[in-house]
Amino acid sequence: MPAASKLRIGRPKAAENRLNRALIVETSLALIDREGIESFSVRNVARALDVFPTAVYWHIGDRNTLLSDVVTLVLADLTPTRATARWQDWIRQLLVRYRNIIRQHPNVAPLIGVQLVSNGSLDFRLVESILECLSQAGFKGQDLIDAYNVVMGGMVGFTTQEFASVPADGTEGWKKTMRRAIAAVDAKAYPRVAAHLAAMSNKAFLLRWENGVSAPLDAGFAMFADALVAGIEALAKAKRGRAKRPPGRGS
Amino acid sequence: MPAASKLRIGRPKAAENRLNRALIVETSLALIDREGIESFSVRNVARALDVFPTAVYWHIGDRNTLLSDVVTLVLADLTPTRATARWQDWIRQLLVRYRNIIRQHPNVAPLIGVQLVSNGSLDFRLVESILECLSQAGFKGQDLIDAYNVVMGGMVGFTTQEFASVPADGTEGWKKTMRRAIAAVDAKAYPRVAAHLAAMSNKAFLLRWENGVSAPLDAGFAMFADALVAGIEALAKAKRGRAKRPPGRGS
DNA sequence: ACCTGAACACCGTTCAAGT
DNA sequence: ACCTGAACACCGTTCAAGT
Repeated sequence: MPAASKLRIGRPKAAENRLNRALIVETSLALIDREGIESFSVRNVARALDVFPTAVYWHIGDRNTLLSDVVTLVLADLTPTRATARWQDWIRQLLVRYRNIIRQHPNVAPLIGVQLVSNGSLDFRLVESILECLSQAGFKGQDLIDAYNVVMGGMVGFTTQEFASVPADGTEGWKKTMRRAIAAVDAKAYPRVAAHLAAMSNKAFLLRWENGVSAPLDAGFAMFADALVAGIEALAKAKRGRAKRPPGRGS
Repeated sequence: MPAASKLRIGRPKAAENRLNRALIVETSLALIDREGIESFSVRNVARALDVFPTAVYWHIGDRNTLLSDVVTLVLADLTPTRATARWQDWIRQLLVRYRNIIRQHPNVAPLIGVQLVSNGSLDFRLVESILECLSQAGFKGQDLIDAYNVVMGGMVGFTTQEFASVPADGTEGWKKTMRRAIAAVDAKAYPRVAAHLAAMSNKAFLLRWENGVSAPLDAGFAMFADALVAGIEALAKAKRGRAKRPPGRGS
C-alpha cells in the first residue's frame, strides 16, 4: 500500500475530494518544478497523491499524455491580449511572455518543442493571433505560413536552450570539468574565444555549466528578439516592394 | 549471459577487436538512428555489442556522458570551412549545415540544446568562427557575445522543433486525435486558421502530427534563416550608425 | 466509475569477483 | 585493465479484482 509519503502534496485523503485529472496534472507540475523532469515519474505522482500508480493511470491514459497536459497548463496564459498598435511589439511581447513563463517553470522547458505530443495543447487562439499579426505585417499565402513558423520557432527555440536542464546529481564533477576545459582554451588557436573568456563563461551557449535559472542570458535574449522582429520586418518590406519572392531561396 | 542478440551491430566477438569507447558511441548512434532515443538504453547498447551492461559502464562513466559523446560525434563536421566573402553567407551556411546534419540523424535532435551536458562537445573552432564572423559584421564587446548567442540560439532552435520526436508506439490514436482536432477548428472563432487549414496541416508548428522527417518545413526554415541574418544585419548597421545601442531594450 | 493489488518486462547503476 | 555476475532500487504499463 502507498505509504503516507513525505512527498504528499495535494488532497486530504479522507475527504470526499476524489482523484481527478486536473489534480494529477497540478501535482505533476509541482513535482517537476521541485525535482526536475529527470526524476519525474508516474509512480512519484501516485505517491504524492497517496494512491496506487494504477489509480493515476485510470485518469491520464499514459505518461506522455500527462506531460502534454502539464505543458498545456503551463502555457495557458501565453497568448498576449490583443491591441498593440504595432505588430512588431505584439510579436516581441509574445517572445517575452514565453520566456517569463519558462522562468517560472524552467524544468518544463525541455518538454516543449522537443516532443510532438506537447502539441496536444492546440491553442487556436495563439495560432490565430500570430496569423492576424503577420497578415497586418503584409504576409499572405505561403509566406504567411512560413512567417508563422519563424515566429513559433523563434519563440520556443532560444528560451528552451537557455533553460536547458542541468544534469541531476553527479553534477559536481561535470561542472568542474567544464569550467576547466573552458578556462584552458588555447589562446593561439582560438584568440577571440580567449579574449572574451570572462564575458562568455556561463553567459554563452556551449560555454556554460549553469543554465538560465542561475545564469540568465537577458541581453542575448533581448538581441534575439530584436533581430527576429527586425528580420521579419525586413522580409515583409522586401515582399511589399515587389510582388515576388525575396533574395533568399524560396519554398 | 547476453544472448546472441539479433540486435547485434558491431564487433565480431571472438576477434581481438576489444570493446572501446568509440565503438560504444558509434553503436549507440546506430541504435538511436534506428529505434529513437525513447527506447534507447545502455542495456540495449550492451546487447548489441554482446557484452554485459557493466562492461559498457566501465568505458562510458554514465548514460548522460555517453549521450553527450553521441552528440559530439554527430556534430563533428558542423563548422563550415572558412572563406565566404560575406559574413551573412557564412552564418546562413552554418544554419543550413546544422539542419542537414539533423536530417541525417533526426532522433538525435532532442538531445541537443535541451540538456546542458551536451556541451561536453566544446568545439572551440565553432565558437571562434562565429565570433570571427560577427566581428567582421561590426559587433564588439558585449554586443558580440549577444550576437553569438543569437546565432547559436537560432541555429539549434528551429531545427530542434522541426524534428521534435514523435511518440513511440501508441502513436496511431494520438495522430487521429490530432488530425480531427485540427480539422474541427471553429471557423467563426478562428477564421484565419480555418482559411489556411490545408496549407498548415502538418506544415506548421502546433498543427502537426508528423515531424520534419516525413513533413519537412523547408520554406519555413529558409525564411527563418533569412530573417535571422537580415535581423542581425539590421542591428549591426544600427550600431555602426551611432556608437550607441539600438532602439530595442539593451543591457 | 473508480480504485486496489499483483505482476511483467524493463531500466541505470553499484559492488564484488574473476582473468 | 577489462569484463562477468549478481544485486538494488527503481521504472511504465497491463490485467484481474474489488467496491
